[in-house]
Amino acid sequence: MVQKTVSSDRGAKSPDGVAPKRRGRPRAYEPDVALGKALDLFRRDGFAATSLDDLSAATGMNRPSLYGAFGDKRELFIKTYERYRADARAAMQDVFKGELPIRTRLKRIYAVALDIYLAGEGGPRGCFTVMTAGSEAMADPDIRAMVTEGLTELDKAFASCFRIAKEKGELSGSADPAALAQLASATIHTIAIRARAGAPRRDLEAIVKNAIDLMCGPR
Amino acid sequence: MVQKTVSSDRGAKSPDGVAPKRRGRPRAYEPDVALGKALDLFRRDGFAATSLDDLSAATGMNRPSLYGAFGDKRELFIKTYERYRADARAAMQDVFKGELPIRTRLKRIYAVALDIYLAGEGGPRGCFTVMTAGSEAMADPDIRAMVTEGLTELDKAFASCFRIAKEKGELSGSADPAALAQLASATIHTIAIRARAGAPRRDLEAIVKNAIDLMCGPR
DNA sequence: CAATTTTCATACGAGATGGTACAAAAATCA
DNA sequence: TGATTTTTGTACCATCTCGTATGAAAATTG
Repeated sequence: MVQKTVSSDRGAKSPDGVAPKRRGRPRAYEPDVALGKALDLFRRDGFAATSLDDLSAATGMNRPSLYGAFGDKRELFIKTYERYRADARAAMQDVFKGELPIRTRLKRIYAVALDIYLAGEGGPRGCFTVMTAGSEAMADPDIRAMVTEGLTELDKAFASCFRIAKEKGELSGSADPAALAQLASATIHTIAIRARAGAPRRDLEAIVKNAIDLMCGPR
Repeated sequence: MVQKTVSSDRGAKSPDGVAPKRRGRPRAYEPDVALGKALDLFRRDGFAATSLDDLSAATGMNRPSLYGAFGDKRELFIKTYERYRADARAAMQDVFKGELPIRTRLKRIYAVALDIYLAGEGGPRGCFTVMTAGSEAMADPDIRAMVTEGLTELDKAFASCFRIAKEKGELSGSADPAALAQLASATIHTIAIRARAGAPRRDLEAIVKNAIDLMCGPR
């Protein structure tokens, strides 16, 4: 079938942020908050164990509306993952871009990460990237690519931190920023996993502290 | 209902390893190999995305036989996880119990781990403990307990390695075996995740090498 | 061989699942 | 007001899912 007209982004807000007049019956939901609810469900139960009925109940949207707004279940999952990444990036970017000393910087990064991983009523949600690597990534190449991108984005952000710290003389001249970054990511991964397994925040903070000491030298 | 007789472990082999005469129609499958096939499926797709039809096809057992031999889907999953742990323990124990120098010991442990994580036709399977932490562990307390046990077992095994190495003078006197062990486990976790995401073995080996250098000191 | 025991194989049933058809509802436009 | 557009809500469908009932099959026992 030939596409007759471009979709002409109807949903977009007008430049000054005021919602333009829309033609038909108004939506009974806000797409952003609905996507947030869906994300929370997928993070808790995973893709396969989350049914459209669950999603419908959580978002307050009935099935056809869900489909119309986000596409089928897989497309919705992908959109929630993008949303998760955007949220995490937003929560992290201040710390990553700042010019703090490396130790306090790492401390803050891990504190934010723990907030994300331990949040959620009914139990800690862990890291969505790690969860998705463990489930859908193998069978679905598109999702796998997104996961890989998520992993390398974190590696690069850490590497940039260590590179700057090295330039500022905070690390020994023999320090390898890329190698340290992989270890910093490994620490993220291990606390994400242990959070899902129920480890208390205290334990995870101890792991973080030890890792920082090893990466930056004690004291 | 009252249990009339103890099950009198009919399935057990006689002391000298010869199968005793069994009363009814003989089984058309070997429980051990069937469990191995089920494990492979669960590792690939996870609990929720693996159907009894899939399991039936892979094991060659029809549904009632599956149920009779292993119980319902959840019980089967638990048994496959125990099998996975037993296999991993068997593959590791020589290296963990041996008296090699710490660096070669770590190298071999990670080599075995990579063999396990990268195996599987149709893609690398990763670590079943990590996968299960990301999926069933949150909702199912029994499974969560098993996962926690799996994580701590690894921590302890690594800690024992580092303790011995410290006693032998291979590590500095200020080295903390428990802290190093957590980092060693973190390295296991990160390569398990990255394996599922499709990272090539070469990359994972580089991560391992860097981690070992950081834990034991370079060279 | 007949009785007993155990497993196999088919088939079924109740419910969940993902997706969609269709008409009513609620807004704008002319 | 009447036509048009868009979303909602109900109901439905085909398929899959887990688990089980039932009788035939294959072995041992006496």
